[in-house]
Amino acid sequence: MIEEKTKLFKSLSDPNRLRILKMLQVKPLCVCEITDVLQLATSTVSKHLSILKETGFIIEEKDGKWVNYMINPHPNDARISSIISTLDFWIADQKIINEDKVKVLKVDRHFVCAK
Amino acid sequence: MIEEKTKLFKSLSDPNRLRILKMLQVKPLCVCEITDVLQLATSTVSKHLSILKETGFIIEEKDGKWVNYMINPHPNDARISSIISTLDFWIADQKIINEDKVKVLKVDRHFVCAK
DNA sequence: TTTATATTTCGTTAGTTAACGAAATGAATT
DNA sequence: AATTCATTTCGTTAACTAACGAAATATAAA
Repeated sequence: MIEEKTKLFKSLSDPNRLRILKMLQVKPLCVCEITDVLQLATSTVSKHLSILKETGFIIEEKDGKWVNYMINPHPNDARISSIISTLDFWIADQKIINEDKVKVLKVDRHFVCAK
Repeated sequence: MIEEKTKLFKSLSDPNRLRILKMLQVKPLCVCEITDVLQLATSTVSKHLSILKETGFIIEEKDGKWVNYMINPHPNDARISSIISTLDFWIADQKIINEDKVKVLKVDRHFVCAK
């Protein structure tokens, strides 16, 4: 189905999902850390992550009470691998992305969660 | 703005727009020819074309009462060029695309328009 | 200049999407 | 076993999108 082909592009059609992908290129993150950077409700971030996971961009790894999300190291779909390895080409020169990266390096789940 | 970056992906998020791009790779087409293949209202096709034009995927050329749409031969945006030249990679093996191509080769504006 | 044809714009409607908070789930600590 | 904390699911709302037909616009032909 051609609708299946559009899924990948729909995944990338949301600014917050692009930001999440770029953030995860810095390091794996849990939901509350991403929530802290994007300043969105936890449920909203969780939903974005489920969409990115569904399409194959990211994977999750349970770690006790935390769920770590990370870039999928071995996507089945060559299109996903291509996008991931050339993400800078697709979303270049975005001030907000650089700001996010700085925040990601500073964020600590033990401080930002449980507020 | 990062919203600007998502525009390209939004353009590609609709099955009918992907079909139009692939059809235009066969040859330039007018609105009513595309309408005939996709079996949509003229106004709907016109809107899809304006979105693809706005993003830079296609250009239009007036020819009397017809407007010919074609793949943009010189996109400003490297991402657009990349997508256009590797369109088969992004939407491979779609039965409907092949069927569209057959129809495009047969379609003739003097027969399909003015019904 | 009237008529016919191709396309665009407008207004409307149904379906989808992203956001939120509240409630439910699951795992670790007390 | 009860509590705490991280996350997901659910229900709701507002915004967006794709579809249509009707009306407006533009060009060609009569």
